[in-house]
Amino acid sequence: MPDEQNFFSPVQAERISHLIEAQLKEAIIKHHYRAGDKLPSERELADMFGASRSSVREAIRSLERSGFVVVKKGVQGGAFVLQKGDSTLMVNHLRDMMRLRQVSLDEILQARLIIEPEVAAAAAEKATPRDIELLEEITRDQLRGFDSENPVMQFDRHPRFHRIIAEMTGNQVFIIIMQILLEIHAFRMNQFKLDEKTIREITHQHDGIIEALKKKDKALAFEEMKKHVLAVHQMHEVLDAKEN
Amino acid sequence: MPDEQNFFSPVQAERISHLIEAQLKEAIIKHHYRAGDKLPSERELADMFGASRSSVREAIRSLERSGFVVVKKGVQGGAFVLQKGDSTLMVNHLRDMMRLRQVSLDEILQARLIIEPEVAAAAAEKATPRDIELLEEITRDQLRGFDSENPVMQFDRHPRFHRIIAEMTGNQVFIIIMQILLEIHAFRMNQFKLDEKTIREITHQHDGIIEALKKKDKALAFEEMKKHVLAVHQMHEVLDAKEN
DNA sequence: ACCATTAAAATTTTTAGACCAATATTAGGC
DNA sequence: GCCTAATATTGGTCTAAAAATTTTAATGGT
Repeated sequence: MPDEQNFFSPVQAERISHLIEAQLKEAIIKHHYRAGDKLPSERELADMFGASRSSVREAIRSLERSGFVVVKKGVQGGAFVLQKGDSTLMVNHLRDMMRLRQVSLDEILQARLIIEPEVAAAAAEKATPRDIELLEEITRDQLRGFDSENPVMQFDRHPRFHRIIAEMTGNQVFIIIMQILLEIHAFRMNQFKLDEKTIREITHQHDGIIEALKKKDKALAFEEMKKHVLAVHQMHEVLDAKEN
Repeated sequence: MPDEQNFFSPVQAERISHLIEAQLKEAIIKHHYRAGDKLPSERELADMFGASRSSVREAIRSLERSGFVVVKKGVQGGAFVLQKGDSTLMVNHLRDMMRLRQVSLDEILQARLIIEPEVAAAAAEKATPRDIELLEEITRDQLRGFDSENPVMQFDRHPRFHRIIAEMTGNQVFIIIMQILLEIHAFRMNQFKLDEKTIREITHQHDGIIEALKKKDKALAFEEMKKHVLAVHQMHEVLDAKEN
């Protein structure tokens, strides 16, 4: 019996939870469920798949961690389909992986320096008055935060400003990439103690960016954003020097 | 008893598996485990955390899906720590989320067009003879693939070429972003039937990129890569037109 | 001494069943 | 009509055990 390999292919026992997860995920991606639809309960699914509740649970848990469903407890609870998905959990995991790999601020800022000016330029094309309003409000809130008596989490709204600009482009790829970059950056940033004067200066640069977006001036938006990211970069270099 | 809210903070029953996962993940990130180290067995961990095996299992499974450990079965099996993590699983989930959100080829290529030329320029600075050799080998293999009698998965090695250029930069952020972009792109690409002539032309553009990298000419690498991505973009526009 | 086969052991994987906790609905009482 | 308590549903956790898998050890024949 020569060449058995040609007749047989390896039977590879994939985990049951993986098989279930794959089927559920495809059903969601193919829109067999609508926004907010509830998957059958764990017990029902176990019957449908002919598997145990544990295996079904594991599959659902994975979908939850990947941001395809949210799980609620109690009567009328269950796994609810998020039609557009929720990327925050995955972004958090990616951030932790970057922590594991000990990426430097330099690496993060090198990436932001390349990507964000282009994102700002793309956003300038599509800016709506509502967007501008939002950006102005955030910057105003940020600056007002300094005046309050308890300026905790001072730089809290900064990532939000940049995220909204990414969302303005309407490009899902930009949105997810910027979400990742901002999350990683925010974490590394928390390790430094920034002084108020520096933060205030940097926040004021937002005005220039907003102005460019309002005028739908792509080139100017590009330049203003580049200047802004560069300033953040230089601020960190100063801090790094202090640490050593 | 006024203002109870100031004295008490809500006790929020977080899932036990989350708490275990967080502790294990921190231990890995803080390098309390070395590369290839084995976590204690499920039963041991259950004892250590004072929880059930189910909860420990869920935590480990989560770490596995986030790429922090690999789990092996059998004697001498267990959860083994990956010191640098494995991003492929997470990238796959992100790809599926992009599928769910139905991102267009346009969005993907707009991002690649901005990022990849800069990546190529950064790679030019750091190119080693070994890198160049690898890139040449891949391109050679790709072209040879067309001549063989069974040219299945013709475009298989193309993403690899681009991934290696990202790795040449040494910038972890570029590496992960390019991994995501290439994975999403590869999936959307499989939906089209490309003719050999087009693929051959596009693959031959790799030569120009390699040449630029070899000369460590940043500007040229930038331009060659931009030309290349643009060509891919135009190829898709032609295909899109055909489809309609 | 060497090699192949077999048995044993450690570990994850899956299953089953029970009980707990949370929550929306429902029924009852005022 | 409103509040309250009971109830049913669903996910969350735990325990126990059987099944599968893989390495290691033992066995035995040559």
